[in-house]
Amino acid sequence: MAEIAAAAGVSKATVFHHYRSKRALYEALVGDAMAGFREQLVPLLDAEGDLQGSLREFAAAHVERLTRMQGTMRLIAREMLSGTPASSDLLSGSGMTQNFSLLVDALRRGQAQGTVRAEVDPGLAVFLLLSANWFLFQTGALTRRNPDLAVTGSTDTYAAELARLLYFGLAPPAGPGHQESP
Amino acid sequence: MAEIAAAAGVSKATVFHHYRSKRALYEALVGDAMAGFREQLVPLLDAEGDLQGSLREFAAAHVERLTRMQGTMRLIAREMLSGTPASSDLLSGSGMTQNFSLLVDALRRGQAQGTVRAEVDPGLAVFLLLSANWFLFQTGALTRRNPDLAVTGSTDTYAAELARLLYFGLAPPAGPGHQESP
DNA sequence: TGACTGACCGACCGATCGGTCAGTGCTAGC
DNA sequence: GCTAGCACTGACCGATCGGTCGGTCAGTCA
Repeated sequence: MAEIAAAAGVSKATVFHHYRSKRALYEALVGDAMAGFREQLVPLLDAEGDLQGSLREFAAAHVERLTRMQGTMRLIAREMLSGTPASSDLLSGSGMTQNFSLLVDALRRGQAQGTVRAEVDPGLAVFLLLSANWFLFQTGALTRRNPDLAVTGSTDTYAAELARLLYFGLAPPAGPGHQESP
Repeated sequence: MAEIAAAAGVSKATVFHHYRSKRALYEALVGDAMAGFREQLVPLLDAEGDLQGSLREFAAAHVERLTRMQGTMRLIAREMLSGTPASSDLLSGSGMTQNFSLLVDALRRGQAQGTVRAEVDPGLAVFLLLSANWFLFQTGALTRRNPDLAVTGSTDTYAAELARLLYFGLAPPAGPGHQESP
């Protein structure tokens, strides 16, 4: 709190004058972050047709945002880790669930249009996409050192490769068990 | 430290007698956890042929482990979030990178055998798999409330659906843009 | 028996940190 | 010009916590 006050150019007591407690300041911050994310999200959901491209664009934008808002994102991560009911309430009440639903709905529309395989669980797919970006953000210091993860070196190549992987999956073109010599 | 000492049935001073500092105790814990994970990992990597099944089994085992070792995993998560060079050194030096490589190698063998699509970046695929499980562990309190994520309700259905999604991807069978009426 | 070791302990310390409080100065409205 | 209200402040508080210190005690070995 002392650091925050200093950064804001006021005294610590003033911060407590405007925010009842550290927690209250914190909650305001998380709420703002979620709202900001939603604003950035909406224009990305209109894309028609090219699912792989949309995935790539979303991943790139998401990772960029996570990186830019490192500090806030760290706070949110800590909150998720705490595991207390209060933290669950804060996060789901702050609009996180709502943002999640926007993405799920977009995938469902894709399924209706035939651009997404019908058997896919849209919730799980969104979950998977978000988890990759979040994990990248959290392990950035490790992935950057790992030669097996050179693909995460640039946000753009990461986003492109991730989109490709999510889109096509791991299965070989002719189905499992099919051997072929190149 | 006081709590740990109490749980161990000794005084706090005794804990400091055995471990130079809180950090030292902490590092010992992380090292043990990584070694334990490796032990659990090895037998899962021998699977031949059925990639989707292997993915499912690994996901189930991993999530189960994360859940069982919640406390330690939370510590590791906090460490990743700290972002200091010391924490990167600790984590990569503790065998995390090594465990990661074991998985990547298994996927590479799959590619050599033709059970994994050749164009896939094996590092990224492993990264994606791990990230989903980790994210599930971290957001468990949120996912359990979300009707869009009912699939995460049981570890087994989660593992099965995740494996299916990773294996087949999001693309509709006949390729993008293909419309069909059911 | 006596020197030595290592596990163990209670009491204490210094620093940090969230939060409080009595008071100060500025400004809007009467 | 007076005052109510507001942003703001420095000084302070109580609790927590990592870590230290002087010392006890049981076992071991020469």
